[in-house]
Amino acid sequence: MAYLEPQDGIRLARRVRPVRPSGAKSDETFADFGAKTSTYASHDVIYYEGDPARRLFEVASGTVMLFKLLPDGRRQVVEVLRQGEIFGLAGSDEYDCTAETLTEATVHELELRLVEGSAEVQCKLAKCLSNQMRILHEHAVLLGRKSAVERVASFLMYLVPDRGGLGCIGPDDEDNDGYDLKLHMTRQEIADYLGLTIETVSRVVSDLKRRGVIRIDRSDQIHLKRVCSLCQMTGMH
Amino acid sequence: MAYLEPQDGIRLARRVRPVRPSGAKSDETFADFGAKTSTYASHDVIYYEGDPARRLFEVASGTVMLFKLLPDGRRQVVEVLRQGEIFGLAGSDEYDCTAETLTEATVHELELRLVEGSAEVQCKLAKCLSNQMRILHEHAVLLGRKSAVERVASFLMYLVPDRGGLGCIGPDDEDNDGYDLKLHMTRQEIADYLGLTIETVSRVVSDLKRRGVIRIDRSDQIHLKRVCSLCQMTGMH
DNA sequence: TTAACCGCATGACATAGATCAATAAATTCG
DNA sequence: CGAATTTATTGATCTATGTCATGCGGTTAA
Repeated sequence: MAYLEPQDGIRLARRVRPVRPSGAKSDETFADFGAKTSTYASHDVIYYEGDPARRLFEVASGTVMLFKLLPDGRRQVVEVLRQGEIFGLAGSDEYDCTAETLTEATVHELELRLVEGSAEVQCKLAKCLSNQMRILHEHAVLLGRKSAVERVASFLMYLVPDRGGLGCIGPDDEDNDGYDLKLHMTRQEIADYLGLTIETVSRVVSDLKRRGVIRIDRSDQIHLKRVCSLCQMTGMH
Repeated sequence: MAYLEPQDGIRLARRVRPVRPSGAKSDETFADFGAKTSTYASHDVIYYEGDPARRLFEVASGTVMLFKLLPDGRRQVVEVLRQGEIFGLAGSDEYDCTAETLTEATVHELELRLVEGSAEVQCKLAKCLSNQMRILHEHAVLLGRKSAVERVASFLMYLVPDRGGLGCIGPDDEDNDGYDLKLHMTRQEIADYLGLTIETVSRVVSDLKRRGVIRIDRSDQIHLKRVCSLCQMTGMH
């Protein structure tokens, strides 16, 4: 899981800081390349799978998910994107996923024809995409090989900055290894992201609560009481 | 499974046109940018997960897989790469996967510092990566939501050119809808790619044979007797 | 030829997680 | 506020797939 060390010239991503899973945030945004900025309400659809791909997007604030549907309605959320991450490119002339906001969100939207011309944009693109690719690889392991508990634990750890990777810093304070987080996703959305059913997600969360690893303040607001314990449950240790 | 119905306001995706999985093959290869070319035997490791990332690779011939291991030995093959596809970028200074050949293979290897400088390379990169991203999205659906039969059927269809998308051209000849293919992967590798066990893969393959959809000429050489039938079993129709 | 090995197939059984069903807890609305 | 609606939890089952164990058919080596 490979953290990014600023040393050793990472060529492609010149200044990829030790950012957490949210991807390489370079200093420029698409706004600097002439993108327009739009605001969406929570659970607005930005585009549908199959729509003609005309624009490239960058999350400026909020959270966006990409998902695909099978004809019988089964859904898989394939990416959950936060500030600095890009979407809308599928190496095709149609979008390969539906993009929907999870929260209120602002998004930079750049016409694709502007992308082709700009080396700077291409560069930022390659940087972001390779980051997102790493996350997709990790997610494939989760979907293909992890148990329900491991999936939920991994998901929660993913929301804790600077923890969980190999370069994990460990608890700041040995006896107080807590962290508060907001999910921004319903149980159904989490289930569709983790390749589980809503019931299984609910049961695992209840179980973590029973075991004293987390506390549930509201259904979308969870306090991790022992981050290290949770981390041990991700299957990665 | 809490399916989404189209009237939920979620339009069922329109069909993506018949782009093939193999990715955008632009005309240039890395060889044109000063890459050296190496040859590997079958099942050679090109690099290990965690190795310092110094080079970017492009498959010139043969097949390469990328996989990740969990500490207890569970393995997930995350990509299977063929001619024109690239690997070795993880938005990090370490490789995020192990790269191993599935067949004899030749590979163009480009020093990462050369990548940084070249707008042309960046451009090719962005193009390839977005293609591979689309494939990873599709694979997430497979891993997260498909049954064993659907996974194996999807895997086999993936090896048939110009078939399986909704822009599928259909059989050339109504009464002779066959196709011969070579797997280049053991049952175990297929299992690790599809997130199944070797036994399940084996059983599904036997079952397809029993149902007359395929014929097994050698364990790694399969004749699809009815491509359309197989396609119906992918979960995508 | 026989033995050892490897990848694959198959049967018997176990189980994690899905499915179905019935509340309960939040949230929205009149 | 209380009713209506949505979202989450929990329990009782079912089942697809995993696990374990055995054997087969090629291939290599002696």
